[in-house]
Amino acid sequence: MTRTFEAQTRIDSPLGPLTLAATSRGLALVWFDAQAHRTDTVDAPECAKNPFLQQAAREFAAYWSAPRTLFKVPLDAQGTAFQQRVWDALLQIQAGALSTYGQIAAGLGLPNAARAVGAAVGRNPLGIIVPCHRVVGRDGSLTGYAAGLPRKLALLQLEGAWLT
Amino acid sequence: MTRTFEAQTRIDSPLGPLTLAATSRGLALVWFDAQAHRTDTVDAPECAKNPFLQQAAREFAAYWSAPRTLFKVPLDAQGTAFQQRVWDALLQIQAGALSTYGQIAAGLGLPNAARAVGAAVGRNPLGIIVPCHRVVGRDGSLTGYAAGLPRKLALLQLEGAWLT
DNA sequence: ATGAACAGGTCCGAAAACGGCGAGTGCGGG
DNA sequence: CCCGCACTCGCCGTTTTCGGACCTGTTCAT
Repeated sequence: MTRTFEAQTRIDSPLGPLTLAATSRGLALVWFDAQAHRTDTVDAPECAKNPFLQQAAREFAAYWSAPRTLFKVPLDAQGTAFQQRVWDALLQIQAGALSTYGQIAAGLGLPNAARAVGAAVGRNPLGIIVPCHRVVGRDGSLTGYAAGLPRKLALLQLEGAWLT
Repeated sequence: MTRTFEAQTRIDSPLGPLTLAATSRGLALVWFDAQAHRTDTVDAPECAKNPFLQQAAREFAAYWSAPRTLFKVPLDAQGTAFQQRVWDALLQIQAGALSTYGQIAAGLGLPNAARAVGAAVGRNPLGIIVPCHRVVGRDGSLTGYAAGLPRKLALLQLEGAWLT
């Protein structure tokens, strides 16, 4: 499924360069290079002046120095109804806190859908902002991360999450 | 349907012997032995001296060593109006290039007649010269060839067509 | 006239495969 | 006993694959 973006830009981060893209309604993509689950390329004009991209870049800069910073830029993630529900749930997890796939499934009223939640979490288009990195296995294992487990670990350490 | 030919001859080719036949107006038949869609035999005098047959033989010799060679011998293929249109379209496909049944149908203004095109292509009386072997399925599959798929493949390789 | 047969192509639904899971089981060490 | 580990199995939304239905224009045999 191809999607039309209005503008894109790239910013640096302590964990490597990020690609940001926006639609007319908000920030739609935050992606590390060579991240899984996305083979298609973003063909939108490079335009760092897009207001959503500017705001996102500002908030990212703040985040790296103070990870409790809340992102307020409007989001426009595209996905199935189920995925939207999962991503909404992710936004409820505060920095420094953790959740599990099963907990999120239970919160959606689908106690047995842990695995489906895992699939949806993995397709999150808004890395970091939608904090898919704060979801771990029931036993505390990191299990997986589209941009690589080392980045997941680094993000959690940065946020001061309690890890075994 | 029986048709009267003025002369016929047989020539050898890297892909097996060919039967050529001509009418008073031009080359009318180029046929591999045991080819589909033709059970009736050609009852015309063997006469290699017929000018159309001689020219055709000359041009075939050139073709096998340089497949980009264009055939210029006058053609006299007999068929329905629709078949004529299809065969004309085939003549537009250059050596080394490919087309699909659907593309040809669309070019005739009949986007849904791919199957009808297939039927017409299969009845092409002028093998190789009218390049029915350059037509493949939408997905690149060879689908069929009156003289056998191995010959179709061999012809395309000879012409350097891009194949999966 | 009528119908079947095609050297195709598209669409749609069913079925299977695939995960960033989690719970249960059986086993062999401490 | 009480772990930890390895393995199995059920779970569920998504994605992919596959097969059949149907459309199509023409020709050839009834």
